Amino acid sequence: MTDVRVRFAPSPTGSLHVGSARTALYNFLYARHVGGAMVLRIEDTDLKRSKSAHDTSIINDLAWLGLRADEGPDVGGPHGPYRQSERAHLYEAAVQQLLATGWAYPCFCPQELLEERKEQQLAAARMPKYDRTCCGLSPTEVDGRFAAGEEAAIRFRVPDGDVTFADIIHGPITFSSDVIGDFIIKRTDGGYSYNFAVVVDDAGMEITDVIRGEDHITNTARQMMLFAALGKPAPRYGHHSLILAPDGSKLSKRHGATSIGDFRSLGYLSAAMVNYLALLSWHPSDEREKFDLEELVQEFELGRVSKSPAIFDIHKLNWLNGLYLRELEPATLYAAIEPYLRARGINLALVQREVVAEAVQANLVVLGDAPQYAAVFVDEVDPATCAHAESLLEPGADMLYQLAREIFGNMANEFLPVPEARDTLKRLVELAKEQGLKGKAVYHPLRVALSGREEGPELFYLVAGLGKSRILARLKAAAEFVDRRTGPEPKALV
RNA sequence: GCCCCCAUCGUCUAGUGGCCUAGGACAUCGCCCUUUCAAGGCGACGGCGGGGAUUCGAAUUCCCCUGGGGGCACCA
Repeated sequence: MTDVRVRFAPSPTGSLHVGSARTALYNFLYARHVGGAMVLRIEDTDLKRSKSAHDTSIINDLAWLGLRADEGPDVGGPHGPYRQSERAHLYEAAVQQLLATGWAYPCFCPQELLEERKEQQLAAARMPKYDRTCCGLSPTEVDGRFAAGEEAAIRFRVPDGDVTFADIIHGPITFSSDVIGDFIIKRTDGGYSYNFAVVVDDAGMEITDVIRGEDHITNTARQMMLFAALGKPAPRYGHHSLILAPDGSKLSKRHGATSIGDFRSLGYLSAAMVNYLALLSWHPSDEREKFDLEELVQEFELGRVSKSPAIFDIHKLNWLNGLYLRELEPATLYAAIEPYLRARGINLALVQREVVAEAVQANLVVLGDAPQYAAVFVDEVDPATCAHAESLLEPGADMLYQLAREIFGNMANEFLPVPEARDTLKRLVELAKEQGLKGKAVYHPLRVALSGREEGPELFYLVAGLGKSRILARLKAAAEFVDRRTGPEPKALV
């Protein structure tokens, strides 16, 4: 056990993005690895963009990934509340403290003026920075303007000097405070700014380590100044790289799936997702690639997290997903693909389910692929009119279908268990071979007759999963097709 | 424009001055297995962005350039 406390602090502006998911994962792994705790904090300071529906979807996505926070809005804890929208009193107290200690001051500058000045600075090729117009206002002047009904925001007075911190991932990083203007901590509308709320919360929740994306790296300087002004110890910081799209740009909706929800509904398994996200910039000390959550907790170290940005490559995720998919027991696999089958109108008989699951297993990249492979077990198939009908005409096929109809006609039940299906098929093949047919002349026409396709699961799966009546019907259609084409009446001479 | 971060195969990465003729994985290609498709096995292709400096010796250290990313809000 250690006193390490980390937090994952998403703002509920949508469902969990893969980038945020990875941040959550790294926080979770880091905390668990050292026996610390993770808190979930919802940063809904911007009520306009926040929806409560989103925070439940984020909690669901985290749960799906297996990342349970030790404290949070759903599970409670001693440092709540865990939604920023419910913590206004704490922020206000901190604002009053900074005002009282001279670290903050009211600013009456109207927004339009601020923007104008910013544009001027930009035009003059300087870093935009508040010019401290209101910094030197006397108390009486301030009181006077408030009395006159003027509204003010509250700014933090940033101290001179450099701010340096030892980033856990990057090493030492230094900012000169003169690139940082006095920033707002409380808006005119009464809301509290992000950088400020975060500090009050991290302090209040006794966070020891902040693990977040590189996009926050410049916030760190401001936040550390705030900690110092508030008289609180700053946490350690670690900034991991961002996830980029294959073209090197920021990952966005136009690149396809980007949220955990997207991947989940496409049929990726959470185990694969977690494994992939971990590997995206972390690397174990050996060359293993496959890790479950527990193993990750065991092995994960921030020191082995890469500093460079990582491109999201669907291929590796696909590979991992296939790996996990192929490990599933037939019953589990069936349960996982069932919703996808149902959505495509594929309803399998109880006895078919595990057979079909097993039959399609090796072909799946994602669960959503299941219907296209399972369709052959339920679709109406007429071998005579399928695209590969010509393959039914293999020499000796008429005899083959005859043989097959006899053998399958003797099936005691509609469905045969896989081992028996395998035996029955073997018997058929042997008989056909006795009649002089080569293996290929058996398997190929038989496959087309049974499925109307030239590729698909092993034949014995077809025999087991199709059921007696479909098998017989398709064989009959195939036999009739052969008769029609090679029957007594001579082929058209054309 | 200014500030910060980053830079090894197409992609994720190993590598912390000699163990590197740069290792692994994904992708791609080939072969094998399979009388189908997959899956699986084996193999091939493929990389230290450029220039200086330090050193007996640099992928590894330093500087410059270039490239990429992030930030510069009364957004989070």
